[in-house]
Amino acid sequence: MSSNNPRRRDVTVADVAKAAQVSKAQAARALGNYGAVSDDVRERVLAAAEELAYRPNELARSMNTGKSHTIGVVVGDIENPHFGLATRGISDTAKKAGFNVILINTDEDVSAEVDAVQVLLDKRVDGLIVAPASSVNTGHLQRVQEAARPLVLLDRTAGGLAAQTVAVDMAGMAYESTRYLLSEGHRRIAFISTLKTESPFTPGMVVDSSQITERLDGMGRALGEEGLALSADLVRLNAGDAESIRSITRDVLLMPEPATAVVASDGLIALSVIEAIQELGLSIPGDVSFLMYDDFAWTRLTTPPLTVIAQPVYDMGVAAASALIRQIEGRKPAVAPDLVARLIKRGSVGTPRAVKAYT
Amino acid sequence: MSSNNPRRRDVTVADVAKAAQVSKAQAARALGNYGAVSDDVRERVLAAAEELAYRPNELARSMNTGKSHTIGVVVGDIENPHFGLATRGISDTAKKAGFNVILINTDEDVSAEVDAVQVLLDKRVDGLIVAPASSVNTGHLQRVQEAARPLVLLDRTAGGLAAQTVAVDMAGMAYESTRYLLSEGHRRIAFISTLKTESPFTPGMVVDSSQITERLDGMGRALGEEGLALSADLVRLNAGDAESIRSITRDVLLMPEPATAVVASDGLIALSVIEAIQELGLSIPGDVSFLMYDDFAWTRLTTPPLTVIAQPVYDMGVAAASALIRQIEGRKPAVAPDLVARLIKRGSVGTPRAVKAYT
DNA sequence: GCTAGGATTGAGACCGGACTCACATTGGGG
DNA sequence: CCCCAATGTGAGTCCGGTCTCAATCCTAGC
Repeated sequence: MSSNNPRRRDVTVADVAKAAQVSKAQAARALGNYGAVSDDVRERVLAAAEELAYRPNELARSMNTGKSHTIGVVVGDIENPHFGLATRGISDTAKKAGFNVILINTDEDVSAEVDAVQVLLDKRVDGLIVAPASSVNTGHLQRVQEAARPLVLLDRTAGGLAAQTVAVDMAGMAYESTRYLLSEGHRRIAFISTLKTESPFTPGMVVDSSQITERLDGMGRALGEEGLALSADLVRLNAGDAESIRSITRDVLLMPEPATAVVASDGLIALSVIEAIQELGLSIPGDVSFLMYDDFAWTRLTTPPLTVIAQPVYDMGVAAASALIRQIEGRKPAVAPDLVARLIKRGSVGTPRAVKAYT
Repeated sequence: MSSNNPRRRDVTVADVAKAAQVSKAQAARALGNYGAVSDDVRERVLAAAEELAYRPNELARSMNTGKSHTIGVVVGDIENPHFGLATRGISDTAKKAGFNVILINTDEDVSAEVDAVQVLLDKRVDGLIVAPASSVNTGHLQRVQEAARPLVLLDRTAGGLAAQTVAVDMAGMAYESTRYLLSEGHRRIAFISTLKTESPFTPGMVVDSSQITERLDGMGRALGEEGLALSADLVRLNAGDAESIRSITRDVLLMPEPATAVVASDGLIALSVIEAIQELGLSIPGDVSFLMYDDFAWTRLTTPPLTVIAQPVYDMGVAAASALIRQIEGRKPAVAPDLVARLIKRGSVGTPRAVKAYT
């Protein structure tokens, strides 16, 4: 029978050692399965541990091994299914390798990100996966590397940081998808993103996010081939809450020379854009074509189903976690798996009326 | 092996103390802002700390304060927006109160949950929020309470566990929504859930999840008032992957006396159910009515927009985290905020054809 | 029977902060 | 001018493990 003492302190190696009538060192060896321990001692110790329901204090263990078996993950918004899925990939992979995940949300706010990284560092996580809110403001990430902590970037690169980055080639994908829109006859293509910037978009401006930079680059290149260019009235950043997104959407669709196609930078924006389009009584793709980044299950259920740029988000999470864990364990970086985005043509992109009229 | 081991130890209080020419104790006091320290010493210590970029080791700190300022969150699936949002609520609240979140995914697997809880306990988290995969198998949760660790349950209750639980009254909501379906003339109402059970549903069986139990109770009560009852052919548990959900959907819609309304237990199931309905060439709500638990933004974008049972998921996360933190800080539990589910009637529920024929 | 050398074992030193305790210093009150 | 209380300060312990090191056992080999 077990002594049922409602004691407050947890059971420690010392307690187990006493119960097993051996020294703390021997108990620790038997428990930790290292060093030389006689069968007799091992048995007594394990029995005592079982009896007392001993559980090692991971904090103490971490403290002198220097390993916490924990990785920190810093993302902009777990509520966004994009990160939800990526987090799932990270978390599954981490668990398989015996690591835990501390998750911090930044709301895409750089100062929150700086705090998050600091907290994680203070907690001595073994490594970090960060989806940097800014590709410019990267001092805190630099510090991670100075502290010699493994770091992997997710989704976005960070300027001048020699950190491994897991992301798909967005410039190429943006180019390809823009060409597709052009080939359908679109000449006025709007791009709406929540990215916060100091001032409205102007051609050639440097933006804070590598993701958006790449997309704009790809888009610009494709446009250029047709003698067109990115313009301030169609590239709309700083889309904030749902209402502001709807208002921007109305804007680009009601201007004198309206957009005939709208590209939504992510799934969250897409929802509001589509609502706005429906509110205007416009039909997709009859009146306006629609394209969004990220592929979620629900995009197949709308009428029409949406044409999207699918990213292998889960796999990106897996890749980021594997890469980080390799770094932590001091193994050589593996060959990066091929992570490619795909353009999935469903029904939301069509030929604009103006062009149809000519044919 | 190469000598690539510069392993620079981090700066400790001792280092700061030396640099400031004071004792470790004094440095600790100045840094920790406790005890008595002369202005002169404080200044020197803080300057030295700044100079050396000293950062306290939270692990060490946790070790002898006994507080880790970390809470553990165990959910079935972060990929599911339901938990994504709840996690967001938890995480926002925790951050505000100075706590971090360690997140573990269980895939609704009880043994994974047992492991998760154990790991979190070993890591000495200050408290736990768990969405228990089973309301029956709760030994591991019992152990949390024995270890005197604060525990809050999310979404589901756990049998015979005196833990604070944050959930909405699902029985009432299920009753109300079923009455609504009945009032529209439905008599054959299917309910599809992924809940794993040993055997197919039979009336009166005890299921593992309090959520589902409540829903079935509420549904059963409403049906009973009309002289109807839950039946094995319409209550379908164990819906697994997308294909199995589609197959079950086809089943209930093609049986001799088919269901005229389908209720999906969550947003993930809903996607496959609707796909199956579309594949069968049936229209909503003309041929079959549809109702789902949880309200996501995309449910407004389908044609028709979906009628749903909305739960204040984010607020539930907030409530769970606040309750937990109150417990951790030893404060009295606050009055639980009113968390009620709402039936949002959009366009996916209508009168079945058979009934229409009579009118 | 005696000894070398591997197997065991216990004491105690860390890890990096928080905190106790005993020993200065000061300074205000009597 | 002395005494006591209120600071300041440093040495050292503790948290709960891991790990080093020297001492002790034990058994085979000669």
